[in-house]
Amino acid sequence: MSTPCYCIELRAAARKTSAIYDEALAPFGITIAQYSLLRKIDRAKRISLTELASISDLDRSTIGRNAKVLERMGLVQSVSGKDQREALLELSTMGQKVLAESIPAHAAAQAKIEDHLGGPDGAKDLLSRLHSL
Amino acid sequence: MSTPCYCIELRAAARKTSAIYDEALAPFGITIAQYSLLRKIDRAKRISLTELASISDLDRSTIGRNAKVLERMGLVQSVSGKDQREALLELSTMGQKVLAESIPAHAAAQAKIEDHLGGPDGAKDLLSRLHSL
DNA sequence: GCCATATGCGGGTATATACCCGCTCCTATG
DNA sequence: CATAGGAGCGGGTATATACCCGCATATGGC
Repeated sequence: MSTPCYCIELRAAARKTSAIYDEALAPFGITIAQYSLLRKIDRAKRISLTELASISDLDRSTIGRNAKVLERMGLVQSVSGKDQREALLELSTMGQKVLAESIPAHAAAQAKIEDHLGGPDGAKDLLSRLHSL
Repeated sequence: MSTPCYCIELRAAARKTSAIYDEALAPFGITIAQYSLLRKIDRAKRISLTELASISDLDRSTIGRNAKVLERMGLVQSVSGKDQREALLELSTMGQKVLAESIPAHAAAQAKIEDHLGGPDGAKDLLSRLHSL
């Protein structure tokens, strides 16, 4: 057997864990990707698409489309800042509520994954390897 | 700082490595996901969508759509087996050629990733952690 | 103050991915 | 041998993601 493809293995792992988190978050009607965005917007209070894309390490147009979904869901609203080009995102009241409610579910998923990895040390090790990529 | 989300980190790592492999494979007009499918079809000689989905750990409908792209590209052809429901995939002559040509590029990407991970040991370690997920 | 350039976004297009529904075809049970 | 249940697929719909192009706005050099 030759060495497996690191990329394919990573993609599979990402899909698998995403399914676990998505299932945990399903009762709140959001996915792990959406949860992550809500969290980042919440932390920033107000953030532009470009900035959010930057801290998320995602393409700006991707963020734009994902944000549009959150807006349609009523979890996020877009306000304009001084720079008329900018669309600043912030959580709606419902967005704050949904985020707060889903945090425990996310924590449970985190614990589950950590458990699979043999505890905090194994998890830390995985993260460190991922970061060296 | 609280613990980062394992899922988000995995997704980011998968995106990042995918970009590296995609770039390496771009001269041959295929993505890493397509390369992986071509490789699996090649190994099996002939394989059904359901079976391919099974070994790929992907949804059958996903495989069906991805295979359709490969067919449109002329890299794969679908033949029907004894069971009339089955659509057996096999590489076309061009598919074999493209796969053969892109193998070195893929190997180069593998080496690059392995390098990031501090050599074969680090890479093996990452794979082992991913597999325990 | 004006224009060249840079910045911020939206939209088009394409792949990757999943879930669900419905159709077709196969197979085992009575 | 007929039919019920199961297996294999396609297609609808939706999110996630990236790249490129074009439009609007800001800004800096003159």
